[in-house]
Amino acid sequence: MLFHFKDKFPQLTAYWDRYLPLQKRMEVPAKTVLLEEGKTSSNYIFIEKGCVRLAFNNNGTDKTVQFFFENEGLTSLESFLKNTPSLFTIETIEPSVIYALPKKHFQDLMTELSVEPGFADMILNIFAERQLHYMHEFVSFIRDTPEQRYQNLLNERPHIVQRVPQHYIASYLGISRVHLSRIKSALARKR
Amino acid sequence: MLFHFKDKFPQLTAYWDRYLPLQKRMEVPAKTVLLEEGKTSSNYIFIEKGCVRLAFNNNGTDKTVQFFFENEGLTSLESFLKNTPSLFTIETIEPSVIYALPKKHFQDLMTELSVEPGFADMILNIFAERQLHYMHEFVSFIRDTPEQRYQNLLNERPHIVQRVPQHYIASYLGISRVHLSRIKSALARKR
DNA sequence: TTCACTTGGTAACATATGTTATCGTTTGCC
DNA sequence: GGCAAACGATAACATATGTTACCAAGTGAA
Repeated sequence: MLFHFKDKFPQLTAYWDRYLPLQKRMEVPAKTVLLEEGKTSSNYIFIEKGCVRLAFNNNGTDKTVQFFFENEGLTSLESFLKNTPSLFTIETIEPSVIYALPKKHFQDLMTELSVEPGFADMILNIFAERQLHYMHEFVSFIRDTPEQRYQNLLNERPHIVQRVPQHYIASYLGISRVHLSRIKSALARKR
Repeated sequence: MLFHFKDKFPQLTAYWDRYLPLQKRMEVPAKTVLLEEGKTSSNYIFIEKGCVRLAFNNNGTDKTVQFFFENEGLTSLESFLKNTPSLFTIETIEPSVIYALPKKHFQDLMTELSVEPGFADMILNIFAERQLHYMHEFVSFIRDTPEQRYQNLLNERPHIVQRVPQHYIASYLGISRVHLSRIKSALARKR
């Protein structure tokens, strides 16, 4: 849920405790599909342990859009907000422990929260951050070569490179797995 | 301002009328720099007439991130929200008529608006849309070839292709202007 | 252990894309 | 009108990247 912003917005803590029982806790193996492409997203997912990817299928080839780890939350946003078929699949990469908050309770929470002072500011902050994140990704695509993009990943989010299989990373970078392999060996030779 | 959402959120209209006098109206020629990379963004810009781009300089090469047209608003968001040096330049493409709302008044407006019923919902909607926009751009990069991306532009936002010089579009698509020219002639041959 | 599956590396070749240079046209300005 | 700058097309060549195929190591389940 929004609860991954607990640290930044302490007023959320009380809500977290109260909404905890409404969430469904699940322990799932790797490669478990939590939301299937084409179905409507009806849960907000919070990751207690493990790692998850947001992906889609393009003419039989699998493409990864984003990776999520412990204490992060996600959903297929457009589907969740607009009740439309999800363009994306949500799938675990490692065996994971996740909490699912049904949409109905999510909406209740939003209603409750909206009277909280500073709520608008909080929403603005949270969404601005996400927007800036995607915008930076976009800028990286038009500015950097794939090799530079891989180096950025290594420098800024090394946990992704460490925990995620390489072919997922390749599709996330927008290149083939063969080319990512080439990039890695080129970098190794440079040192 | 947020006023480009007037149609979607009619409750904004009264505020628009009241804040209009606080905005600075400017008629500027093409290629006018409205915000320079490295300076702090202190205005929210609304376009009455003309067209504007958000861009940055990368080792001497100019890259365009986004295009804006009549009845759209923009700022260098990160700079505007966090008072940091802007990573981007804002520059007119055509001779334009723009309104600039100083940050101080923007903040006043937000404070006033926050008591308005449905405000949180409005903010969430606006930012969700922007987030989805950038996310779709990202997805397009990892899914489509440059040729497909150009066709998407032609189909979904033909006004951009019609009004914007080609080399800006090339950098926006993440390719060289020579390659965009090749793509165009390849498409022409196909028909 | 064995077996199937996943993961990651590499080679060879095909294709896509960048770079540089040149040319003709258009546009804006004096 | 004339000049400089912007714009867009194209060619030739260099480099980056995709595709297909093959191999080796690691992993997990029966």
